[in-house]
Amino acid sequence: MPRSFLVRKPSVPRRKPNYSELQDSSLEFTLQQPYDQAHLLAAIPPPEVLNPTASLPTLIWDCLLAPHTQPIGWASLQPQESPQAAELTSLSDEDSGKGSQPPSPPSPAPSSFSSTSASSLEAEAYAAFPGLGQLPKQLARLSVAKDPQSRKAFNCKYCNKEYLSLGALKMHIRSHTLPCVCGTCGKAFSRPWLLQGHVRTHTGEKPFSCSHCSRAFADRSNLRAHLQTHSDVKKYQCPRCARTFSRVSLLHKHQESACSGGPR
DNA sequence: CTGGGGAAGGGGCCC
DNA sequence: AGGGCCCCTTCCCCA
Repeated sequence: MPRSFLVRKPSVPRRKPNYSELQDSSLEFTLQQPYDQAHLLAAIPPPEVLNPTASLPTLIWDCLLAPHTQPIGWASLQPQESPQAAELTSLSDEDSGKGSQPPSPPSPAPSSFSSTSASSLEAEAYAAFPGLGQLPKQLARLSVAKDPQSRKAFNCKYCNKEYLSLGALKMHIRSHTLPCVCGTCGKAFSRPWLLQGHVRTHTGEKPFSCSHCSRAFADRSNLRAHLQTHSDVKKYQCPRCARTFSRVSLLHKHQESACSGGPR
């Protein structure tokens, strides 16, 4: 089992704790270490995502390629801005930095949530992003969340992270308890589908096929990354030298080690 | 140094 | 409420 994800370089700050260690240890680790700012900055969606004419670092073709175009990251706009809300729900740096949400609109939009009525919010949202499909539900969540009195914080007993819903907390706790164990190698996972994906590494099953070539993948996200290799347009651009890359991780690597600022 | 594949983690949404 | 799935993201290795 040579995969490197089990043996990480000690010099690289770990983004996530080793939960399997955690399970039988005295829980000394903390999740409060500051999030890698370089990554955070690179991950922050620029206003240009909403304005394709501007630039850098920009998702050049999100709008062209993503058939599943999602609405803006409303979840990320939840009431962290309200002082009371911050007290109740402030998440760790890790959480605020690694969301898988699509780019959230640039500030100052978020700052208006604590003082804006849900109805005007909705009007603004529809005006800014016509065609958004899931707004009603999201706004319902916002309107509930914007009232600090109506919210409770659910804390993880293992790491003290706070969640707005019991369901979210339960989901998180699974990452500590790792209830899904691989019958082949004994590796444990937080969710059944993670285990399912892992089992494919044993069986060799690759249900996700590339429509452009003969390659197949065990993981849909990996197929998605692969599909970018068939495109002429590279998605991520370095703000300093304007080079483009197919993956954000390549851009990060480039920025951290190679980019001298000049065009290449 | 870059490009790409493999594996895994987490939050959110839908049913 | 819980399971399943989706999507995004990260990390590591190798060519």
